[in-house]
Amino acid sequence: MKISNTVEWAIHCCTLLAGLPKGVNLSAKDLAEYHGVPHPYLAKALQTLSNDGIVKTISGPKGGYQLAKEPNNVSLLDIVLSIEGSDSCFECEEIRQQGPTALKRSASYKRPCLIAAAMWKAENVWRSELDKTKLSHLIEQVIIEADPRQMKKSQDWIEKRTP
Amino acid sequence: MKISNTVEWAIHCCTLLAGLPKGVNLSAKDLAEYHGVPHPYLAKALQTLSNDGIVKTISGPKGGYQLAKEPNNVSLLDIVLSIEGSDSCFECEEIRQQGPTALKRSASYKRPCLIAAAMWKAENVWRSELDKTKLSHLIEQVIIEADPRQMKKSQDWIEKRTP
DNA sequence: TTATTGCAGATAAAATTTATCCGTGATAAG
DNA sequence: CTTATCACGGATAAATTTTATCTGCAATAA
Ligand code: SF4
Ligand code: SF4
Repeated sequence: MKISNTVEWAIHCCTLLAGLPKGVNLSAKDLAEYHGVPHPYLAKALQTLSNDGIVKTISGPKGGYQLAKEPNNVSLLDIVLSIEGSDSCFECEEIRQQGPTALKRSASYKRPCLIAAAMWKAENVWRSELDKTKLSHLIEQVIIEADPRQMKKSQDWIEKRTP
Repeated sequence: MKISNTVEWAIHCCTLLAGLPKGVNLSAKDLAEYHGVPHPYLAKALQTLSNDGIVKTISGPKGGYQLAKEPNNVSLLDIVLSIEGSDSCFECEEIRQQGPTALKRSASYKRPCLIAAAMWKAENVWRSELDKTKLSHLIEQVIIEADPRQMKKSQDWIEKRTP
């Protein structure tokens, strides 16, 4: 029940990409350096995001990544499910059908039990809560809340690596 | 982002214990046999539940476990947090404070950022949803929905191991 | 053509989860 | 009082997953 911290990296990368001007891209190496994380491993996460259509890739020199959709169309849930996989966090092993008191082929096993139903319901409310937060919402708030010096530093840094 | 299946075992054990008559207990071995899972490993989970005050232990011959609280006072959340630990599933590494564009000791880092806030909010709705389902609710529904033959079989089995 | 970049797959290292074992203390039954 | 049964904590081992890196190949801008 722990979320990999590559999810955190992926969210930060997507947020940064979402704030870039149209047509501008950043390479995996730049993104890794910007966030201070290991490049080859971050690259894997970016590839996953690419496979799931969240980011778009530009190959060749001066290539890199852009956001593939509009920022208001990418939610935290999209990123989490892409990196972590979209399987349910609760996998039921149907242990009610094991053990000495179980019946064989009883119709009552067709219905999913309450335990599994409750676990899945909880996961659904978690997911829909995450889906409410879009990248567009995040960058708006960053602009409002961030320290202006940091914004400047960040913009200068980005300008140095983009045409 | 996967929940250990010992959580599933623990929930089943607690539900079974919740349905037992007052004062009656089942040993770890019995519980393992009933559910068809390995005894030494299930025993570990039961010890954890015991530490967290969810089940009560009776030592000595004919000892075992009882539910420590009223069934309407134990929720799925209690069991999940006991087995999985109560740490948040999203651990923020403050990577905004790393990398070449970060400021040193800026006051703007004091406030938790929106990403972390959204992740924690989602976990909270997940938890409160799980907290809604109490063991009492589960056993009521089991009585209504279960196959009568299975109930009989189960009761006979329990009677054989309890006075 | 050349240098740069993403990508898939293989691989290696590290950490975590899963599972078992043993010695100790508690206690009910004989 | 003795004995057998059971929970418990700690140590340990096996298996699996996560984390991280490397390599060769395709794409492409200059
Ligand atoms: S009773 Fe529910 S949780 Fe248990 S095994 Fe069956 S479906 Fe899964
Ligand atoms: S910006 Fe938010 S998610 Fe990222 S490191 Fe800081 S607190 Fe964590």
